[in-house]
Amino acid sequence: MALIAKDNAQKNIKTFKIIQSEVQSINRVALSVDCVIFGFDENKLKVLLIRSDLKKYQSKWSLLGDLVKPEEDLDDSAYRILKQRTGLNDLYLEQVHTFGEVERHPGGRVVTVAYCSLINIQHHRLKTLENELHWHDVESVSDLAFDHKKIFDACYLWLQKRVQEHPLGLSLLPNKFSLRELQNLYEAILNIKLDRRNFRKKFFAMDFLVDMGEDEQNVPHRPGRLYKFDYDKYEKKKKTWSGIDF
Amino acid sequence: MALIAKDNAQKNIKTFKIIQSEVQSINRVALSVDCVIFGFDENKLKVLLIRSDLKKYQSKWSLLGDLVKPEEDLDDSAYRILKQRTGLNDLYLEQVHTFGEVERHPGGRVVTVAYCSLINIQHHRLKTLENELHWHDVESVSDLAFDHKKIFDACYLWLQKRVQEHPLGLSLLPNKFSLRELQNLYEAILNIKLDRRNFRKKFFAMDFLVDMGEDEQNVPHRPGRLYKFDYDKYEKKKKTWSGIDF
DNA sequence: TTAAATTGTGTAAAATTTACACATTACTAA
DNA sequence: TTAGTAATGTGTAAATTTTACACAATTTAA
Repeated sequence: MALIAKDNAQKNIKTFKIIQSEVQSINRVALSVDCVIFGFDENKLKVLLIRSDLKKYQSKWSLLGDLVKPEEDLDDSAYRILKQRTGLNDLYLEQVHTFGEVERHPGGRVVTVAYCSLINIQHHRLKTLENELHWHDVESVSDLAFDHKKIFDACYLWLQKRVQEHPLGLSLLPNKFSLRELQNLYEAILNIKLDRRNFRKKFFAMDFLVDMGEDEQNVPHRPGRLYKFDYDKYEKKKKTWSGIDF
Repeated sequence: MALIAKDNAQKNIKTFKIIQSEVQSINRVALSVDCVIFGFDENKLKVLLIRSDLKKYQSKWSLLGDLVKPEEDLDDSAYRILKQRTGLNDLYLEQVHTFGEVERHPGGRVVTVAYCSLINIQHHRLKTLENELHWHDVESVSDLAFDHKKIFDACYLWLQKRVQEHPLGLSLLPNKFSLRELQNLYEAILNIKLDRRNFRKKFFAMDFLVDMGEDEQNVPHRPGRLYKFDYDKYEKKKKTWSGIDF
């Protein structure tokens, strides 16, 4: 695959195609998907981790990953793994980045594709053993197995950017939520304080919130109004939206 | 790798790790990189394509791709391929997305990682055969080999978004450029018309342009001032920049 | 019934974005 | 040499958006 003499057109062509024999064996690598699943609970942003059982990484936490099957679309893989781990299949799931350093996995060359998912913890009972699967505060995540800290960091940055471009942080909340809960979520994700009045103004202006006509229950103070997110309206507006201004 | 009985903890653990035997052979897939190289010339945004020589895709154009080597970091792969094709190694190169549909490549299962690069056509003589490698107007790109149109579309959208967040479109221009050239570039990338005065104002406010003290030459009208981009200043500002507001 | 906690609301000032016109410069052709 | 052509370079007023900020209303708990 060295650089070719210019006058040799035939040879040149060969370097630009992937021929079947090359795809066969020696050039293959293992491919995995790692899911970074964010949740929100107790006013904290959480991430779902599992305890690694590889000797080298004993007692470390890691992301939820698995190998992509040879006959399986990459996206399908991500949904399969998410479903296997959480039992859910109706979630927002998005590819973030692919990590392909040679030495990133001790079991051999494994290139991994990171996917992010947002779920609301309250509404989904995780169908796994509690001592193996655990929600961690994003603030206290450190020292994960493999290069999972790096992957997590990339996904967290992705999430922070994402919720500023699109109001999808909403999928982290229960179906009905108060504006306080929504603001808490944004403050937790972005790790900043926001002005309450301006935050409301901004969200109402977006016009994606539907007044449920109900108030919060069992709060030791004046209850807040409950809203839900209008996904249909959001999808429609998204189309007529070029993104950022210029 | 099927779903496991909940009460079998030992078995359960196995599904959460990637063990060495699994990495060995049957689970591997071929991995490639495809480079989407944008350039700017004659006031048009261009993309570098090569004529495919696979029978099935005869006479179609395709992106510059190659297989990732088993002992090669993914990013290194992208730079290697870019260098092989263009002779350049000092370029901005960024991973955009990974495409992993089972049937996307006729030679077998090949998952491909798309990388984008921006070069200025004037300054780099491509060291390849002219009839095989060609700059295409992005407007007229269609009917590429494999799923390359889909990959190209994703990269073009990525570029449009990218230049609105960071003024990196500049790397598509010669070292010295006039504001008119800069504006033409942005208009070509975003496919919109911009107000000249406001465009200037915006760019001068960013404070990344250095006045070269020279004017354009050989233009049939009043020559414009020439500027260069201050990469160092840009890098410094980038750090103290959270991105988009909230 | 009073205190504590939190919701809900509006406005004025500041900052940013937009729309827009004319004098200047250099080249070209008569 | 001069007039026409084609583009550069510049400022401001209006509109819009963002920011900062305070007080009355509602509910629970004591």
